[in-house]
Amino acid sequence: MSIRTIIADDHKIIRDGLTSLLDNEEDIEVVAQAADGHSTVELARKMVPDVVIMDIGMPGLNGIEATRQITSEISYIKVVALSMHSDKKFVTEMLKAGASGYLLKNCAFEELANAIHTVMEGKTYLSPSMAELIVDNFVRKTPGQDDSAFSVLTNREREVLQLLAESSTTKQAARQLHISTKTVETHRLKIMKKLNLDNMVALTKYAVREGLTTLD
Amino acid sequence: MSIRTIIADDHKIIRDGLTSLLDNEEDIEVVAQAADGHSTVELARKMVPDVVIMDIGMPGLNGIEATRQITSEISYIKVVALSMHSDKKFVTEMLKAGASGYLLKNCAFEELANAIHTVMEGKTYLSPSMAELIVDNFVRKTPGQDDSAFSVLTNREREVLQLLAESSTTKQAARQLHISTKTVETHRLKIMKKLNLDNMVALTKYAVREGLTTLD
DNA sequence: GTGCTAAATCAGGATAATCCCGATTTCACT
DNA sequence: AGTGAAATCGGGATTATCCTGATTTAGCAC
Repeated sequence: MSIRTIIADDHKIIRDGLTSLLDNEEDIEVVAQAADGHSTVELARKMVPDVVIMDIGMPGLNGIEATRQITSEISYIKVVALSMHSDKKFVTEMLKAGASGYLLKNCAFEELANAIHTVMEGKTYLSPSMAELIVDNFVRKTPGQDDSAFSVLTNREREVLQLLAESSTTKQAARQLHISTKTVETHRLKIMKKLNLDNMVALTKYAVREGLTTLD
Repeated sequence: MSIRTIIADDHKIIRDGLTSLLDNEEDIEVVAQAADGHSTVELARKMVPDVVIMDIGMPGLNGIEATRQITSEISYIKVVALSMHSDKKFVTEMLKAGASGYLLKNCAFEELANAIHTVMEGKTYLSPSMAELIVDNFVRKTPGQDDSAFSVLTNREREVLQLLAESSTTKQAARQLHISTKTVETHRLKIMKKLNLDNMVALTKYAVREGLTTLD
C-alpha cells in the first residue's frame, strides 16, 4: 500500500511539478493538492493522508498555522515543511507546530522522497543545513525558547538595532540614546555575534523580517 | 525533433519538478538546469537551447539581466519568464530584456507547455492576467513616472546593487564582477546619489522593495 | 552577604571602508 | 566632430569597523 500525500503550495506549477515527481515513486501517491492553508486543513480532514508536504508562505492561513491545526487534530498525519526560508525562526516555529520534517526548496527531489519515508517511520527529517541550525540552537540556548528578536536580543540591543536599521548612523543612534558611539558599536557587535550576521545589510534584512523596522 | 529547453531557478526541487513535467511532453526535452543567472547565460552559450524557462529572483545575476544577455547574444533563443511577481515592473522589464513569454508560478503546467509552443512559433505568450497589465500600460502610459530600479539605474549599477544587497562586501562584489573595488565604490556612490540614499541600510531596503534581493 | 553572571557602559588602536576629488576610455547619438 | 553618459580606476583624507580589553550595576544563587 502506498503512502498517501497532500501537496500544499500556493503556486500551481510547483504543485504540479512535485506531483509529477512523487507519482514516479512506486510507494507514494498524491491524493490531493491545496493552494492555501484553509483548504489544506479541510483536505487533510477529508482525505486523511499519511503525509502533507507543506509550503510555509501561503495566503490566508499560513503553513505553520495549518500544520498546528492538522497535527493537533489528527496526530498521526505527518507534515513535511518545504520552505524557501532557512531562517531559524521558521524552522523552530514549524517544528513546534508539529512538523516532522523541514526541507529547503533548493534540496534535490531525492531528499524529499527520503524525508517522506523517514517521517513515515516516525522519525524526524531535517535538511542537513537545517539540522545544524537546530543543534546550534540547543547548544547555545535553553530548549523551548523561540528565536525571535524578542528573546535572543536584550531590550537595549533591540533598541540599538532598530535605530540602526532605520538608517541612523552609529553617531546618530548614540546621540539619540545619550550614550557614546563606542557603546553603540559594542551593542552592534554583540547583536551580530548573537545572530551570526556580520554586516549591516544582513542586519537590516533581519530587522525587517522581525518587524523592528519597515521597508518605508 | 524535440524542443530543447534549459530551466533556470534557484530552487533545485522546483527545477526537478519542472523537468519531470516537461520530460513527459513528447516534443520537449530538458537539456540543462541552472541555479543562478551567470550559469544560465553560460549554459545557454554552451547548449544553445531553443527555450530558456527563466525565474526572475535568482542570486548573483538575476533573471532579467540573464535574459538581456542571452537574447542579445543569441537572438533566436526564446526566453519564457516564470515568476512569482505579477508586478507590472517585472513584466515590462522582462519583456524589454527580450523575453517572449511571461507566466506566473501559479499557472497550470499546461499553460507552460502552451507558452513554450507559442514562443517557438515566434509569437509572444503572456498569462491572461499579465496581458491585462500590459494593455493597461499602453493605454495610460505616463513616461517619466517610472522610477523603479530598472529605469533609474543602469544595468551595471543594478548588478552592483544586487550583489551588495545580497550581503557581499565591496571586495567580494568586485571579485565577482572582475573589476576593482574602486569601481564598485563609484557605482555605489552613483547609485546613492541617484536614489538620494546615503547608506547601505537604506540601499538594502530599496533593493528588497525593488525585488533585487530577498529578506532571506 | 558573597560570589557569579549578564547587561550596559566606554576606550585604545590596528585595520578597513568610505567619500570626495579627480581621470580615462568607450560608445551611442547629434 | 562633438557632447554626454557609462564604466572603469586612483589618491588621499576622513571615518567607521573590529578586536581586546575594562568598569559598574543589578539580579540571582547558595
